[in-house]
Amino acid sequence: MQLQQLVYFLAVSDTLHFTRAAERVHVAQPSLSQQIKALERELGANLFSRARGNIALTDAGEALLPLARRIIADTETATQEVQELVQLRRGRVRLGATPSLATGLLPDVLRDFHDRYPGIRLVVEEGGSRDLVRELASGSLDLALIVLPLQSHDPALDATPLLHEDLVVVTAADAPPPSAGPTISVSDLRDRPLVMFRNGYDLRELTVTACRAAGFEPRFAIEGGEMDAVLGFVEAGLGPAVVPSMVAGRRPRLRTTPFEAPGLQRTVALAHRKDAEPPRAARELRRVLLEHVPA
Amino acid sequence: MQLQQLVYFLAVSDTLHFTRAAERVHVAQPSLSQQIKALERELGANLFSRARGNIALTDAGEALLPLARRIIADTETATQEVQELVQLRRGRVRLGATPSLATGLLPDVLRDFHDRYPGIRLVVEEGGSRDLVRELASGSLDLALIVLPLQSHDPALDATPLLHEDLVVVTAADAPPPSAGPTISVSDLRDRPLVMFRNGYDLRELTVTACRAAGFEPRFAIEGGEMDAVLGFVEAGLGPAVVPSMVAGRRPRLRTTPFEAPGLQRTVALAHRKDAEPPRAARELRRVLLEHVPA
DNA sequence: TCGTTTCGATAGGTCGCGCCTATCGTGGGT
DNA sequence: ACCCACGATAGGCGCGACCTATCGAAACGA
Repeated sequence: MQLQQLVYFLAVSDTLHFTRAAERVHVAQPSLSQQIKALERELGANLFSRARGNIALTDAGEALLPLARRIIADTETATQEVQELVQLRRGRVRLGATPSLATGLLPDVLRDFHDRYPGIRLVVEEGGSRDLVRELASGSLDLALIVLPLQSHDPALDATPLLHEDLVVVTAADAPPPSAGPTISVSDLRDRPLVMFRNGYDLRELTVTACRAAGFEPRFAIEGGEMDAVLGFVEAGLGPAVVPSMVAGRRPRLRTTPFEAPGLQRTVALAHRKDAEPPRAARELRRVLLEHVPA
Repeated sequence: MQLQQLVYFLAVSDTLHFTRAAERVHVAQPSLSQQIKALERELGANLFSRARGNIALTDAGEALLPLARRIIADTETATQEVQELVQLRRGRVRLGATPSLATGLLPDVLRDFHDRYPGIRLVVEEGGSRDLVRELASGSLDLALIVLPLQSHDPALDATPLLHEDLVVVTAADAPPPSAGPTISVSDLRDRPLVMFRNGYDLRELTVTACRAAGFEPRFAIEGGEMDAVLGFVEAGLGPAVVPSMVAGRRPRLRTTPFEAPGLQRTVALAHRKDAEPPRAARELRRVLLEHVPA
């Protein structure tokens, strides 16, 4: 049985006329007759009674008709469904991001993407870079915004650097400045209990690593919070915290003090598996994201 | 899109392994790869992500999968449905018969047919030959047992003679014999009021025609009855009747007197339209009927 | 009654395509 | 660093789907 044969069968069923059916399906009449006959031979039953000028469905034809209609309709639905995915009218992207990026960079990008492709469902997952990398590898995320360098460098991942961010020290605006000058050094944080993120935040590891490089073990005034909570603790005067400058700038009740040169930076990258082509919608989101970066 | 391609697609979806999928569908691996690729090209989207040793469905593949399953299932259902019809597991035969044949010949035949094909619905329609012929022509009957010759000889009908029946005169067993000898002639019925069937019975027309051929118009003691009623009236002594010998033989309270040579006969035939092949079940009933005739 | 027309079936030939075998290329495992 | 597993590619072959031309039968009108 072939889809063509079913199409021909439906054409004859509709017109009850071989010659006109052949025209409808843009084929010569003998070809259509042959294919109908081939179908009948395969099924072992005549589908039409060929009384001269009075073509009619046999009982076997009646039995086949509704199924043939459904089959052909399904093939059309199938191509259409796939086309909608291809044309980004439907679909889903699962995007992972670190919390600071989810609140800083993503809103504008996702707004733009959603305006362009309103049919695409966006699923955002917040987490530390290590968690995100694991989920990328397992296939439960399509894309992730992570912080370089990766501790667990997975060769199956492709990471494109997006932007360098300066880290700054934030303190309560109504407290005395954390240092004498306009900048601060890492060693100035010695003996100053920090407000620290929960485990899993890249910022935590980056900060701790920097302190150890400066020769001391940082102390924590309070730890375990998410980004919002940490900033709130700092505003309340519980201590300073090290955060990306982008986040700090949006809080009027925080005082921002940059590190002295060369300062502390982190590199944000967009990562995806390189062993499998991501879904079309994910590639498009990647493009839109990269497009937003220079701005 | 081709059904084969969908079958191959399902095989790969199930096994997630091109080589094993190829084995399952009994085709060489390159052929399967080619067909999958052709399908992908036609749809404009990859269906599988070919990560080494980790074949997986893409989003397009996920979208296609349920429809492909349904399409293939439908094709199997379709062949099966038609096979059931072909094998006479389901179906219907609409059979017309004159009343005498419906009570005389049909019970045994239909019993036999129904035992062989319990799934076939039998619809019996009783009526005069002319009515039956009209219904055959209009397509509301598949087969009909009629009496030859046909008044309205329809060239679109094919009538196969089944059997010749002798007509006899029946009288009440406890009444004096209708004639002096062992036989009777048509003219002996002159002035003997007959028990006569209702209009529409071929027997009525046959009897009246025979009387007129013998030079007289028959008189009726009572008329309008069906076969059973007519025989009952005769048993009650209301008068003689002309009936097929087959019917007369089963009533002990009736005396049967054959006509003198050449007697009266009627020819029963099985008719069907010859411009369209009858349904399979009807052809089979025809076969069974013809098989019963010699007995 | 006999053309004439209509329409499905048949005949014969051509070309595309689906299948094959053989081989390549590459990533993963030992 | 080798080999092995496995999907992709190359090249060739044969079937079958399509074409045009024609047949044959039925239905119509003159």
